[in-house]
Amino acid sequence: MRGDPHAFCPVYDSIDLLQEKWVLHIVRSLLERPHGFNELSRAVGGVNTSTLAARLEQLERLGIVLKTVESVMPPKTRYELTDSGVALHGVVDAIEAWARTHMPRCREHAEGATDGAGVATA
Amino acid sequence: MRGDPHAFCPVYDSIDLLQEKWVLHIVRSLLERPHGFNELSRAVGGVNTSTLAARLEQLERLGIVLKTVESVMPPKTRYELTDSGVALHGVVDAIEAWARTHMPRCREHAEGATDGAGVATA
DNA sequence: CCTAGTACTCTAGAATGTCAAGTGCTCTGC
DNA sequence: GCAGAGCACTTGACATTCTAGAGTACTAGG
Repeated sequence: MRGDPHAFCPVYDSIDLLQEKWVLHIVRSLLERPHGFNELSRAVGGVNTSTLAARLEQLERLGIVLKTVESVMPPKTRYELTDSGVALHGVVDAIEAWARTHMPRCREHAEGATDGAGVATA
Repeated sequence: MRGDPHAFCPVYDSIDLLQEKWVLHIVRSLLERPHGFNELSRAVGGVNTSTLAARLEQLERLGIVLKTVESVMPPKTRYELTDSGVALHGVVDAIEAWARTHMPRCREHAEGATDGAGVATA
């Protein structure tokens, strides 16, 4: 893809991966609990199904997400994180920490149900 | 752009920001030390100047990057991280930690010159 | 003068992501 | 049993985003 003299540094590659659209959102949703396809689509919010399918396939190939087909008809699939995926918790966590402290134009709103966690701030 | 019922959560917005192409690479380079424009372009590797200029302007607007024009002619500009920018160190760090442990197809190579600085192994 | 360097901007085109609809089937309600 | 909603996706046309590569205006070194 890119013939940089930079050669390969796993960190560079990881950034390239995490920087793809929706990847972090997907991981964040999946960290809470496993989801079905449409359910995940709703949880992530605003992603379209083609992109979501592509991302999930990629993440599965990379061993970050585990796809389990529970039944073909009626269709029921479960997506969950593998060990590597769960390890991304640290990254999402760091982003959350940064977001609550430094995110510009941070609009707060009462979120009682969705994210019981944080927001305790103040 | 998207009218989610998700409303606004600073974390969601932060992910949207960090997920834009090159943002994390730029921050990583800038964490090492301030750079000039072309220098940064080379450090990041593979980004084209229009995109880089656009990102830097955005990051400056968000108060993450500080742009200092040291001289107009000959041109000399310095880009460095603000407080908020430096705080992203935690995120980059988490990514580096994850990368070294879980990055699939991790190709190691002798990196003596390029990445000497890096947060290195702790 | 010529080359190399600085910081960018511009235009066309390639890559990437999106929208809306469709597929095949089952389950709920009536 | 039939309409309507749900599941997990796929497909094809379209929009947005990113890229390549040249160009601008100028200085320093040879």
